[in-house]
Amino acid sequence: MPVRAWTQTLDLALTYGSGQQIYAEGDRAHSVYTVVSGAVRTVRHSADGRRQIGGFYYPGELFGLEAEEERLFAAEAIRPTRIRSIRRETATQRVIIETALQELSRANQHLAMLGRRSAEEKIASFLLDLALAGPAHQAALPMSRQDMADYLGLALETVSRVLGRFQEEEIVVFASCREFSIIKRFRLLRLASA
Amino acid sequence: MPVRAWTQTLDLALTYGSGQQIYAEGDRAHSVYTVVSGAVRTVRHSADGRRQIGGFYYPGELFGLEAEEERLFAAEAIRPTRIRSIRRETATQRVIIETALQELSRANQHLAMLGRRSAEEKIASFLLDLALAGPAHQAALPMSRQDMADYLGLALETVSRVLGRFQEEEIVVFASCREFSIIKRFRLLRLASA
DNA sequence: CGGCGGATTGATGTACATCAAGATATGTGG
DNA sequence: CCACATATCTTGATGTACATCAATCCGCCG
Repeated sequence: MPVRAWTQTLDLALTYGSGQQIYAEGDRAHSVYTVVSGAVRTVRHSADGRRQIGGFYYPGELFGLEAEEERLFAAEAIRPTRIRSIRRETATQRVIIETALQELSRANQHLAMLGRRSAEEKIASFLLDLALAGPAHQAALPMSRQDMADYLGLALETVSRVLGRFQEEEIVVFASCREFSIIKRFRLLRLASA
Repeated sequence: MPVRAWTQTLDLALTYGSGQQIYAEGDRAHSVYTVVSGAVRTVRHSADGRRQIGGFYYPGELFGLEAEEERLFAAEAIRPTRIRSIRRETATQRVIIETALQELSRANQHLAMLGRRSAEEKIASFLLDLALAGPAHQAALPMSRQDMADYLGLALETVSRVLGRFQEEEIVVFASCREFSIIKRFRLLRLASA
């Protein structure tokens, strides 16, 4: 990613603790950010307190580009996290385009995930996505069950139950509740794309 | 929209009939398009035949920008439609950025619509969005109930029933089944953002 | 006028939410 | 390092919003 070269030289590194807010809904969107270490979620709250998660971001990824002047989503560190900021004026058009297209792709993936799919399908795809990022058949799950639920449009109990079922059938194994490996990848693939 | 100037001078106008495909899933994404007249939907099919609609596009809007080389969504005319194409090489960075940010915003709106909201909330927001585009309190509904359903992640019967209920309560009135006006805007707003 | 795709309406089933306890993990101060 | 406190996760019982299945109705075009 050629973006790296810029982020190294520009602006400052910042550190956030677990759950700490990086920016809020309604803030002016003057910067974009790269995750150096840790993990970030973008979040939006509706009037009655329901939460929608826009996406999760891992080291090397850019987040915080929004179309509007005012942010629709807030960003929060999921765990201790270091990021670097790039003011929008200093960002090249190239960086903006790349980020925008990347975000677009991400949003479309997410859309496909939410529309008219069963809890099992959603969770299966989610696990496969996570596993892609990490090394072969072994992945970390940095976010809470609640985060997963809010990302997938489910109740957290449903997430827990489906994960339970997947374990029963030995499709995946959880070392801890935040770390898993996929045993029957083909079954998971079939569940995901049903 | 400064984009107009370009689209006037470049490339050719094309005409499509109702339901006709403009491009298919998997096609190379070498162009973006502007709607001249009519209306367009972007569509994606899952293995088992379920359909997800990515968005609807009306005159003056740009569609067809995708992050990947191969298109994830197909595009179809909803009714007789004229469009103009712009090859990606000829498009300015400015056009690309504008489109990308616009699409991003659209996708995020759509995401907010799909996550953990009731049928009533979804349909209320949808109607309000449509009404925004048109003149005061009177709007056309160019797409079928099935299209609405696939956009909102609902069954078409549910869409029909909720629209029925809205009419009973005189929140909206349908002149024909493709044209409506909003009577009790404030109630609709409350339903939408509950 | 007759036929056909789209829309409405009704009866029934089910996947998932919600409510409610417990069990496990995580962290803090003694 | 342990004991307590608090957050997170799991598991169970019950309710409900929406899907599904199945007619019937309506508007549109030949």
